[in-house]
Amino acid sequence: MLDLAYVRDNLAAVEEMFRRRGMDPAETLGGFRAADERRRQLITQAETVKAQRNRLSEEIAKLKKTGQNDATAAVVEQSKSLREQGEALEKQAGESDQELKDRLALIPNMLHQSVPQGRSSEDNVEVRGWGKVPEFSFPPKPHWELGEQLGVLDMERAVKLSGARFAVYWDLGARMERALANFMLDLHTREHGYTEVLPPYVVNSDSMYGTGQLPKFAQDSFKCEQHDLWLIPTAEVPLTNLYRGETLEASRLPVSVTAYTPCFRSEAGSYGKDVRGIIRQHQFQKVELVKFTRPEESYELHERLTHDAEVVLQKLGLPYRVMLLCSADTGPSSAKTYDLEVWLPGQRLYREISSCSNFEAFQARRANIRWRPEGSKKSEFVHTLNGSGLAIGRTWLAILENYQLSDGSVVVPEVLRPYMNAERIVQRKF
RNA sequence: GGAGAGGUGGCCGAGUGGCUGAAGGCGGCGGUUUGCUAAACCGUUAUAGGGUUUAACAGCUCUAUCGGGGGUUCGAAUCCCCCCCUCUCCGCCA
Repeated sequence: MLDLAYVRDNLAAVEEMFRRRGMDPAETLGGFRAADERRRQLITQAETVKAQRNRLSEEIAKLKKTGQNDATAAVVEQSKSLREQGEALEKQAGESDQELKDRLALIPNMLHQSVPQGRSSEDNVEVRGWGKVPEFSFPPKPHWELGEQLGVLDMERAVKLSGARFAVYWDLGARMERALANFMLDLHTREHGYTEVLPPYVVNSDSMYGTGQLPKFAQDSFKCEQHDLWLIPTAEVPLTNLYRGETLEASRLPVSVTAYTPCFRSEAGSYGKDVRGIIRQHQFQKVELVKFTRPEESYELHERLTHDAEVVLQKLGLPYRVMLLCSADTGPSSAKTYDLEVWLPGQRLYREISSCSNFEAFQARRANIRWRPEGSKKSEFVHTLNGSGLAIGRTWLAILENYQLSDGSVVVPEVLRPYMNAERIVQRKF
């Protein structure tokens, strides 16, 4: 959420941001100024009436003390009628305040100046690449063929258990998921300075609002029927909400946390996309990276967080490229986003495997996460950053496709061998 | 799930209908004293939103906030109802 006063004073810049994102500002911003005026007028009126009423109440107290009961009755009557007026005005003021807040919540984040102008993902800019796209002496297979043939990936039984878009991993397939999680967590905690956290996988609506999943994207998440609880769509939700409503000491910043969690996504509306394999699932596992920073260092730390995610791919020997998302492709909460895209030889394309964003104060304002600069009386909002480090399912399939041999077996990347106690994945029936 | 106790400012803790945004203490900040530190003493110390003012900060003023929501009342931290959370005991369970 943007600051109301900022939007009020920079309406032109906000409109320009809408256009840069390829969105029509009219619907959200139309009448913004008028609604803002109306809200403030109503608040002033309601508060004036309340102030009068408060004064009368004091008067009544004084009259009663001096025993002037006959005078009291008249004042009580006066105060009663003020009460009605005040309540009516307060209700109106509350409504217009809510209206303005609803509009404010729908305004996307301002874009960082370094975000390139664009109309779609076609216009994203490749910042750098790493690794050599491997050459195969045979036609490389996609992971769904490899996985099924090896017996490590079982889509059919997953349908029986849960339905479409779920997967069962067997044996070394399951063990490789676990190995990847341990490898990534060890790397980020030992070498990149993150603190490991194990959060709940189910959170309340306040948390979903805090990171912006609600109210707009409710249909993309799974909601528990009997409780005000949601399955987390990403660890970003519990991790960022750790400090909701808190003021952090300046000396503690930046705070860097990482967590391995399952992620649950309903993604209504994505049907027909990525139906093959395990690219898009209702449940997948992910190691998430989150940082809480001082505003002045958030962009520097955004670069570092992106690098932290890249190191995972480098150590695994998976070729990738770093894309700076253009204005139209940058998520509504984000001011700037890098996507890491891994090369998938079975499909001959690059696929997103991590998304690293700087939200500036957008989430912090909404979730009320503050810090107090040294020697300052006033607290300010922190900047929040997050990124996948990495999505485990997609890393898993990238390994299958990149490390496949002509006989359909898969070589285990060097760094995973201590975690897996295996060097090759060969065919087994289950 | 059942029974009981409780939730007040950064922290501890008083407050059962009116001058209580909230005593007192601790902590923090500023100052006086002082070889240094400590101690003592004095002062100060919530957040948000309106209005006013300013180049801006500040200031002044009003409103709201004592777990959350609703109600009673001229007036609620205080009385009533619902919900949430914490603690103790019982039940159940990994």
